[in-house]
Amino acid sequence: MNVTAYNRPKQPEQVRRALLEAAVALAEEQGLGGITVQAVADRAGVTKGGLFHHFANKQALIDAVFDFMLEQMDEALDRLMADDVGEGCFTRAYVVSTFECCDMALSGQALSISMVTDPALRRRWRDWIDARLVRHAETDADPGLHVVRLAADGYWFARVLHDGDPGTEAPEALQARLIAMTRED
Amino acid sequence: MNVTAYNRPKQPEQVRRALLEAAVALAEEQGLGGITVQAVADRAGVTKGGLFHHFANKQALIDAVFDFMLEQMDEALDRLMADDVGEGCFTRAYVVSTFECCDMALSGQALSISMVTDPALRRRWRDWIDARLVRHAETDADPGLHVVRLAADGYWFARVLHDGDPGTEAPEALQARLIAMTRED
DNA sequence: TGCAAGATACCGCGTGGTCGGTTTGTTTTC
DNA sequence: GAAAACAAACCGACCACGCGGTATCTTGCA
Repeated sequence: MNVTAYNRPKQPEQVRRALLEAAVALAEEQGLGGITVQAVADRAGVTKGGLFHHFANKQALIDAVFDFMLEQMDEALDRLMADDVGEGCFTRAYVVSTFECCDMALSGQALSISMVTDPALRRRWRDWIDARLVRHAETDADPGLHVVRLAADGYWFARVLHDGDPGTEAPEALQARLIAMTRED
Repeated sequence: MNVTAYNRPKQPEQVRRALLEAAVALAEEQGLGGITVQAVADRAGVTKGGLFHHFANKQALIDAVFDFMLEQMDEALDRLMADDVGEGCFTRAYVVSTFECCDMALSGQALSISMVTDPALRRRWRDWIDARLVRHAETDADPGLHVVRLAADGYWFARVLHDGDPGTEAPEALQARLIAMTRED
């Protein structure tokens, strides 16, 4: 007989995690629209019924995925700021993590872009980024730094548009330029 | 008897236009996912059958909307470049038109962002912007100008995220700063 | 009179979601 | 310390609905 999640030792944590990762993978491949309840369940090796046991509805699933992402971002930023202090340290971490996120086809990306479709997710993202900004107000409030962060966003956006193809210009040079702008006030 | 589009003077051009504008409006309010054939038809005061008479299928509708948008952008850019020449003129026009587009809740916006979901649209946008860039290669190839354009993109993106709310910082100051960066190489 | 514009009715399908049943774990009871 | 009782995990079949799309008919216009 087939061993399914039905008659297998119950592992709610793992299944829940599998569902989240399946959703992220699908979002990367096909955008937010690719997240269909059936597809997520299939990919996680669970049935729809099983999925709805863990998440009340589809929106709850997406919210959870979003939380998952924000946590990862927080971790990345904190890690990068560990060995950097003083004026502009957050902006530098922001730039580096943005470029990193582009180079390796890391999580989120297609997801965090399609989120703009959903006003609720848009609001949550806004709150998150605003919170981080006030947290580093003392070191990163300078308008010049603001421009640098905006440029990083723009670069990330361009990369998403170009399906990850860096195009003619070298990313390293641009990144170095932005980092340099961080130190000259 | 009720006057419907059934027994009303035929005005194919106007109806077609109404359908396009309805699609744009829906996209702004609910994202690309909000563009459903039924909703667009309803909003334009036409039935689904009428819509499908003008556009072979939904994709054709969306493509037409996209064309509509690109035309408007081209017009805006050319208009702004009419009284500006020399190094960085295109970048300045780009910055100004980006900020304009944010202030008035002009067309596109939510649409042009949700387009990232669709690989085909993404490709078309990429081709359009690349074409404009090579066209102004002589005046706007400088890496510093590239950073400025990226920052403009980032600002536009931030505004979309914040639902048009400019937040704490003054847009005018930022715009002036970016324009200034255009002239100091 | 013929053709374009538009209406009306309908179809197949995929979707999110529900529901009752089955299996596995854990706790209570004697 | 087993067995009974309960709760949690999960399945699988099903439903209602909205979607994109088609086919056919009616009306206005040249």
